[in-house]
Amino acid sequence: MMTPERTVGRLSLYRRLLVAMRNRGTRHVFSHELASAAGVTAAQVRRDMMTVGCSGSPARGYDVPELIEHIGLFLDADEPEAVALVGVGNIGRAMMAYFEGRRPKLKMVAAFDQDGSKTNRVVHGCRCYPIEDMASVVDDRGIRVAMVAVPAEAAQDVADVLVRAGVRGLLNFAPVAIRVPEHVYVEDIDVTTSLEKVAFFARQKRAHKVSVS
Amino acid sequence: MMTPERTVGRLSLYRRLLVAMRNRGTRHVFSHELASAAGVTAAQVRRDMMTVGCSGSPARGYDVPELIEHIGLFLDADEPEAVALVGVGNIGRAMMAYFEGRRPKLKMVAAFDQDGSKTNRVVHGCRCYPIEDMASVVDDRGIRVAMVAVPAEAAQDVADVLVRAGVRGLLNFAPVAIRVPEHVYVEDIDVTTSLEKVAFFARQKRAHKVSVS
DNA sequence: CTCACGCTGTGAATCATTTCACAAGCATAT
DNA sequence: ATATGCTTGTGAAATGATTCACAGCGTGAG
Repeated sequence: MMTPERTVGRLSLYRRLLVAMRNRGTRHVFSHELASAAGVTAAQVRRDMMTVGCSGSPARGYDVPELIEHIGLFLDADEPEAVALVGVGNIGRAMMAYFEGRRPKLKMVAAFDQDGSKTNRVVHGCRCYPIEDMASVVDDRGIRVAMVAVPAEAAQDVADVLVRAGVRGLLNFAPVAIRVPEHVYVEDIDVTTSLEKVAFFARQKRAHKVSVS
Repeated sequence: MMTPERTVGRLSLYRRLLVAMRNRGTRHVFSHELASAAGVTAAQVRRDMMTVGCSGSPARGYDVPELIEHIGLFLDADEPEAVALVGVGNIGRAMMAYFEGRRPKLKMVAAFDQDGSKTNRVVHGCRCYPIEDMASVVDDRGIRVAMVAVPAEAAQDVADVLVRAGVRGLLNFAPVAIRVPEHVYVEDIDVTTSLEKVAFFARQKRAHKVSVS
């Protein structure tokens, strides 16, 4: 029973929406309310709730704190997960700033860069090491998750070192496909592709609009 | 005949890989070579080539320059597309730096921010305006594509203004679902969700590994 | 107490996407 | 000139994800 990738993504979104609701004092939520907030269908929400194994009442819907708890049990590791960052360029620094104190279960504990002027400092609460230390630091600290924010040419080499040092999951910002062994998971964030998609469909929709009218 | 979202994303990736190949002097490419570079199957590549309507020879494979040309004809607008950026924070600035001179067909022409200290300057070749000018500048310049890199609370309001000003496609970095009219396309980049997915599957794979051995 | 309503949980159906599998084609070696 | 061993292009099958549709239930109204 392998959970679909899409489902995991939605659960992460649900959780953030639910936390926001709880902070506003909401105690219960119906599938169609959460669906509307997440931009999906009610049936989809109920299906997803099945996979985290938690149920609601026909009268009140789902209990918000309970849902948050169960999604956490499903998504999170028992211990906070240490995350490494490779590449302290524009995107790397933006990620450091973004994740600072945002998700306590995912802590950026080490950054690596080739450029000596960026290393041996602490940026956004995260120590920067020279790239040569990557394998040893990742190995020593038992880091399993890493973000790759280096130029395209360097991405494969960096990934190879990380995987050999024990990393099992990569978040890749480089605009290339990284080749990894079967037991490693890679998620790509490719902003060029994303922006080209947006531009393409923006045009399509316009065309479609015209053809309909 | 609506092109699937996934296909458009892959075409964008193929194009970059093909440009890199051409720069290395490669003239022809087989579907399995491109597939391997892109991390997909050969059949997938051939299917995708069908949608751009361009064919290869059984002996030589596909002609690289011709493929680049045809993908461009399919993906790109005739004129370079003007892109707006809303939110000149960490992520916004990283995007400005990233896109500077990268894709000539997608030009960031205007940025907007609430913070007066960031506006009325030119950063990475892109002029920053106060947020109040957003509607008029977007309307005047006929901007159809925008990137939203503001805090979650502000994202919906920003999107509403952009859509009213004529934007048809949004690239959303805020970790919320944005509600837009049917004729507007939204692509979300949610780094929190992506990182949580990576952490989740990194753990899964480990577990799976253990259960197999 | 009983009814009616609106919700949940879920098997089955639908819809979308990917992969299979193979006919047809072209260059090269014989 | 022909056989061989690759390839492409593409219907058909398989796989994967989403939505439908409805039985079952708990609550509040009468």
